[in-house]
Amino acid sequence: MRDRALFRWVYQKLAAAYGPQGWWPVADAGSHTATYRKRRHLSPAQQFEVMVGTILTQNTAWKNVEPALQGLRAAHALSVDVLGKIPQRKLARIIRSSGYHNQKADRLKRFANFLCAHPIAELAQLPIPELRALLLAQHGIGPETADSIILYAFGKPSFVIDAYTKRIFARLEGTQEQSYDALQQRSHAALPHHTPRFNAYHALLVQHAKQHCRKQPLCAGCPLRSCCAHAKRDGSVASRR
DNA sequence: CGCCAGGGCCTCA
DNA sequence: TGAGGCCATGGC
Repeated sequence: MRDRALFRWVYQKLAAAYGPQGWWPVADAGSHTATYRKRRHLSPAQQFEVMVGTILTQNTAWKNVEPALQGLRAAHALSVDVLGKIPQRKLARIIRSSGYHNQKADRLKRFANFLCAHPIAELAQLPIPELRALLLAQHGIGPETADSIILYAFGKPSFVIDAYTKRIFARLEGTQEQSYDALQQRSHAALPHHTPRFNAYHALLVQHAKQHCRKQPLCAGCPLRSCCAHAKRDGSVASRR
């Protein structure tokens, strides 16, 4: 199957199986609870919160990120200015539940300083390639975090590849996992560059990886099974799992 | 208990 | 370029 057909077929199947996901939780203004309701437009404070969340959730379950974000909110530290000035030790304590808290405290402070020099409103003017390169130049911002920031904070179409995405397509095609850049290029060539579509697609892939395409796959009832090389390779084994 | 999360950096071939 | 070690807490 050509890439264009493959990527669209996967999206259709996942959308039909899992429905709307409402991706990237953002706190409502004046509220202390993050919700998954979709938003067309984010305030600068909400954009910043999303960016902080992308760093806090690096190799970490979102469940562990929530208390860290709440702690930052309670400490009134969820702003560029405060985050830039707060002592790193103190910051690390607040975000402890998110894991790697010393590393992440360092990354957050570096990132806050970066935003001090390059305000969000200024970054928002940049074309995606320039914005992405600038983000990637920051210590602690890798490809997935950069693309998550571009897509979920800035609302610009940059397809997010994560470990789930690599695993799902490797199993589908019966190949080794592709590099981040290779898989993203295929995605960009195969799909319309539409922010809500990229947003929904990534969310669906995450959901699918949790429901079926786990490390130990649960192929029974998998919505992609009819086209999956893994399920075909050893049907008897796969069907039992 | 063990496993592993919505990664990224560094080092070493 | 790619594999391997490291960072760390908490849910299941």
